[in-house]
Amino acid sequence: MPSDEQRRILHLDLDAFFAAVEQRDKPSLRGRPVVVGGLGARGVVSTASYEARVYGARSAMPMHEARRRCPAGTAYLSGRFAAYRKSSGVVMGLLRERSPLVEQVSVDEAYVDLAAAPDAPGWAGQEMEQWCAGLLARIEEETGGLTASVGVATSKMLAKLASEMNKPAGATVIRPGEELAALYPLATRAIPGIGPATASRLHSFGVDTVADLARVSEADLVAIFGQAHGTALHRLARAEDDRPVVVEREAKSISVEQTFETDITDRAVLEGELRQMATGLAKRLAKAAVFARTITVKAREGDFTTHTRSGTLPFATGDATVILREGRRLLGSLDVSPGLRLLGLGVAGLTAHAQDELTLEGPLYAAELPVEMPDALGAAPEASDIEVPRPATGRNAPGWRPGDDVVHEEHGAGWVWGAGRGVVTVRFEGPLTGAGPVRSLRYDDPQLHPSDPPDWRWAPV
DNA sequence: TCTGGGGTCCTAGGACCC
DNA sequence: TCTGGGGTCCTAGGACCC
Repeated sequence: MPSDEQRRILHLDLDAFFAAVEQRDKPSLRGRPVVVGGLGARGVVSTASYEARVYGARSAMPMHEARRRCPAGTAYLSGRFAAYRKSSGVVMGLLRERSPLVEQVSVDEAYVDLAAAPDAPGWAGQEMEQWCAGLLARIEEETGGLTASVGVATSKMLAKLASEMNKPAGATVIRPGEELAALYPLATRAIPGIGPATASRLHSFGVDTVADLARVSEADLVAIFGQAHGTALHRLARAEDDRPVVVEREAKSISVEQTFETDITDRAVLEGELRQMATGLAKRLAKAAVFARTITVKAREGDFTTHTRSGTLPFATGDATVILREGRRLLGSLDVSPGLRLLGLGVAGLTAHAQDELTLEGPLYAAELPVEMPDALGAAPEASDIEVPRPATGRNAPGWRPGDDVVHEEHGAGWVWGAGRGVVTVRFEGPLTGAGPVRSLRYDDPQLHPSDPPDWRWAPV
């Protein structure tokens, strides 16, 4: 392990990523405010373009608040994750060309350990800045104009903070010895791990900047925030952060949840939702080739009060029926009479080899319980038995969602501008065209089809 | 019409075992 | 039999991140 002083960690963050992909693929939206997120009554903003941020739209803001703030002409889109994954993959590929030690944190964020990058420069002169500028230029080229910001420093935390200092499209280097000068002036909230609750408690003690925090003793921080969080705060405030770049992480849990347009009190409806969720989870378990022992149900009431109930099976399962049966049992222990705004189902205690897990369980279970219990119980009502007033947002919303890619046999490729009253409005344009015309079509126009995300690169000759 | 969805980690208390 | 510990597993809730 190289010493902290020698490490060169790069953090990359794609700028307003979802909105930037939309503006690339939809020329008529370039230079205009764009907000991507849930469009239902209870939706929140995923990403606001820089033009929308001028009006105060922000990630995690309720969508109705963003609509209140942004002017007419703002585009509200529901998000095209296939398109985001495609561009993300190109960027991550460019990073992996430079170093095998790439930790992808999310679709738009990654750390790179430059110790394993053969052509990455050292700290002397302006070489690091130039190398980063070269990387950003390549990203713009290969993604059709998306910009990223990067930071390079001696630790993950400082690299991440550096990448935020010159957004968008900036490269910031914090050299060995410069760490505290960069860190101390920042608000405590800038430190990853200090959220609203911790920042507010710190503020109540008169601690507002990292410099203030660095003056608090470790014993006091542990007394206030507990062992783990207290010692972590003490270290991070001193720029002590030796967390390694981890290329692959194994998932520890898998979950789904659904917020309803209106609160639901009907258990039959909730169990219908649970059934769909269990089916989806079983598919994801199978795809990951893992089995789960612990099942968790999450229920959120209208006032946001949230309860969870979990149960651990004596064996690991990947069977939707087993997951559903346990989920129904757990839901049964919760009072749903106040009405639920959200229902979730998750699995944890994942093991790659259920058989090994059984062996560990000892002779009793190993002998008596098969890995995946075929379940003859079938007690859950069929979804079709239940009157389901399609309560869901997003995934279950039928029809054309604003922003979706479509292709029309006569008019070509475009995207859904809006839909309603039997009519769908499509703008026919793509990343390689100019702003295109809008046409209103019948909702069930047989020549109109959903489409894959458009390619922003010129087709090979 | 306040507040998504998918995760991680930590804490505290109780059960249970030695 | 006068209140001991430690360790592990499990559960519910909460903070935080993107």
